[in-house]
Amino acid sequence: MGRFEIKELRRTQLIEATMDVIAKRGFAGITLAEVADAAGLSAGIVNFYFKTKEELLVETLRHMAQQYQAHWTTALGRAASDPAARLAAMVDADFDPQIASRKGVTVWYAFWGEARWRPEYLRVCAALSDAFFDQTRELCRAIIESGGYAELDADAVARGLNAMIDGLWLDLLVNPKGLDRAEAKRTCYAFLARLFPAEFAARAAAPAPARRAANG
Amino acid sequence: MGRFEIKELRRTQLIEATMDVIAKRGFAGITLAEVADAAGLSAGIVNFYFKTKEELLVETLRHMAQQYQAHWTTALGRAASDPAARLAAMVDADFDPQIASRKGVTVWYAFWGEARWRPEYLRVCAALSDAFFDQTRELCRAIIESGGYAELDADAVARGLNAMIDGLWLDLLVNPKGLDRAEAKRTCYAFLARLFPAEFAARAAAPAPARRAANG
Amino acid sequence: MGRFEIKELRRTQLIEATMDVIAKRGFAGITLAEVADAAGLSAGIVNFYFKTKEELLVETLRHMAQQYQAHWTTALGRAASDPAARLAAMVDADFDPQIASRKGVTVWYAFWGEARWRPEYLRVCAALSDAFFDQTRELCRAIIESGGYAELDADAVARGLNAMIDGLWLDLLVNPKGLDRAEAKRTCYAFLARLFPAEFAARAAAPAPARRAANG
Amino acid sequence: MGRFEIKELRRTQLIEATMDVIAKRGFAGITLAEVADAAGLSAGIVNFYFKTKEELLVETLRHMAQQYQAHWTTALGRAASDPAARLAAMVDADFDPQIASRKGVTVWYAFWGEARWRPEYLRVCAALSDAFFDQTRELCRAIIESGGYAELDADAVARGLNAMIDGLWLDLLVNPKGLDRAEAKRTCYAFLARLFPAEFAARAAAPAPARRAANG
DNA sequence: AATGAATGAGAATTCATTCAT
DNA sequence: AATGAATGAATTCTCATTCAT
Repeated sequence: MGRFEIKELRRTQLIEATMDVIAKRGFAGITLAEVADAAGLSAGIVNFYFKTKEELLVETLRHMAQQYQAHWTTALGRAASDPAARLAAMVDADFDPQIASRKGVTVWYAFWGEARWRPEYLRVCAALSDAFFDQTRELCRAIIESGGYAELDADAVARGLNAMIDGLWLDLLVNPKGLDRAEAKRTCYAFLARLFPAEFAARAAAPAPARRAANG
Repeated sequence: MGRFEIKELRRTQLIEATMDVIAKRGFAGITLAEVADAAGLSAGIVNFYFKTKEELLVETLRHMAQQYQAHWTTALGRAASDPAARLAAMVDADFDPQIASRKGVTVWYAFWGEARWRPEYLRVCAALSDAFFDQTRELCRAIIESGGYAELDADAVARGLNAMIDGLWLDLLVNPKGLDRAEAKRTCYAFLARLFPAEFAARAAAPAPARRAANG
Repeated sequence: MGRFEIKELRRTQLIEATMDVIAKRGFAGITLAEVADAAGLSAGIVNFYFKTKEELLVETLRHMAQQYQAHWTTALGRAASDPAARLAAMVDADFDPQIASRKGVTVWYAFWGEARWRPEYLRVCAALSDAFFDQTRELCRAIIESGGYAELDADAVARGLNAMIDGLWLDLLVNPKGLDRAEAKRTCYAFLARLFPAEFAARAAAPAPARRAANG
Repeated sequence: MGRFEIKELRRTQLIEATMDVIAKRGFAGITLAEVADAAGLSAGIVNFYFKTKEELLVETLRHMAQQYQAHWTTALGRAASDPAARLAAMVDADFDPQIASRKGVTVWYAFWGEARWRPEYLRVCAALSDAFFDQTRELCRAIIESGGYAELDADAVARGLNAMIDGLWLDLLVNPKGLDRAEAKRTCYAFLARLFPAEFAARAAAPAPARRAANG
């Protein structure tokens, strides 16, 4: 294994340890010592691969953003070509256990909570949410056009959908007992079914899937 | 001024200073020294009125929760008696500049970000969001009944609305340039107008009010 | 009640509270707040009656020294006039439950432990132990003379006795389960009986008294 | 030098610095900053090697207890085999300038003064005094048996001797001018000579050695 | 005489960061 | 590349002391 590969390996190892530690201790509670420990490495190592703690955190956030975007991109790649199916795929991707796991939601909210004071976090978060917004807006636009919903404004619809998704994540965070991912998804579908009945009525009416085992 | 009043005054003074300092430095960046300084008091005072930093933070959160709830309760008190007007009043209250100010949104998200690891935060947040949910669900139920929307499920509608509101707050936080409170409100109304056209179509169509001066 | 009496009353009240607090928390753990609380008074009071914390502690030590000396003086006042009886009275006084109570021993050792660095403590302790030493030496001298123990040195005997008493107090402190006051007293009598058989054999042989209820 | 050696070295360095600082400032006056400084190390180091200040203090006490026990064990190793010589060796060891130095006595009393409130101190002190007691009692028993002192109780004799030694230490502490180690030792020998004349008369009568230079 | 709010200095502890090995 | 000892700044918390009421 070459130098570069080792370097990348270690960085990833540390980034993943960072997510674990945030999930375990909270954003305010992370220490580099614990990150190193979680990665099975020694104390001084973090400052070797990341100049500062802050850099490690930013890279962790970037890593999560990439994962998130890759996840929905992959989902779109597998989806049928009609815009409604693609929009549904994006909603599904967002509430996929890999992404909206307890840990995932937790860590995302940890970063959002701090984003206001760390311009770089804000940039990463904004870029990601813009990308998601652009993608969903485009699909909404396509549905509006093809479905004859001229009275709807793609921008407003997409904004509403995006907000609802984020707010449902907060629900998952704050009321872990009260709401599960399946229900969250149904809430989105119900919303879409009201806007685009022809395209989403069937999806919204789909029987609730058997409850999955909790993830994360 | 009696002893009791002084004590209450100081506590409030410190709680407000805490909100200011969180807004200024972020949750991870608060120090008791800066809180005391912001309150114009001396360093040791915080531990005199609040046993620990954590207690100060919890009390600050409780204070915010009370303010928030009082705010919408007042709004309901002023609202007309028909459920749609009351629901609109709750949405308006939520995006009122006093509540959804830059500072307010910031501080709320700071607490949400940490809530996962601080059971007491979680309890306070959950109680508040439950209260809001119950109130809005009851109004949705009334609209559904009186408006003949039997096909709608009050629970799901309320859940969607609540999530959308929370998600719009995140938008206000992350995209301060991209979205203002008026637009956020319009997004909610558009959603409600799709669900309850008779009750909300007019409200959603209302011309955007002249842009208010930014608050917070 | 005149000013002076109130002043004296409060001082005594605070001194006694101080002993209680030392007994409860240890020397290193006393705070003026807790002393005031134990005295049923308010926080600022101690610095009103005693300029500094240190002054309170010195006065407490002086108070204990006076009590201690008064106690054995009273005992001597009640004792028969022969020197052996008087010496026995001093030993008895020293292990009287009023003096060598758990609390008493504890607090005395607390002061001894700190004495090295507080010249005033050292002076008070030295004065007290000198007085006890002088008194016991004089009695030893009288016994030696009247009993025909010319080969004994009053100084050495008294020094040994004094040391033994202090060391037995340490035993009471360190091994509260292992030794009680009665046994400590018997140890002293056994020592004296070896030195002054005629005077102390009977006393040393006295049946152990029924075990008293623990005090302090 | 290996890692382990460095660690041990530092711990010892800090423990010795702690004894110095206690001797200099008193138990109530130690600060970790001063300990670190006395050890020639930086402020944070103490909490690196000892989790808390309390742990440092306990380890210091344990260290002293080990030294003390090692000292008398060595002395016994060098002593002749008859019990009286061995008992004399223990007394000598106890008043050896290495042990009963000004600093040594001071620090021991500092710990005894606090022992009542720190269960671990009490345990260490009790274990040590038990070991000394057991050892001396066994020797007394042997002397009683071989010397025909059937009327004596080894337990009581040993208890008396132990107490006397501890009390003489207090004398050394409180009356540094009044008593030196040689005199303290003679006081013990005088006591033993009364109990075991055949074995100790000569030792007690030995001319006082020329006064040594003060140590510690 | 008494209260108790307020001050501010000081201490333990934590931890990011550095650096010799 | 990796380790982990060492540093030292920063932070919370404690408390003696002061002082207005």
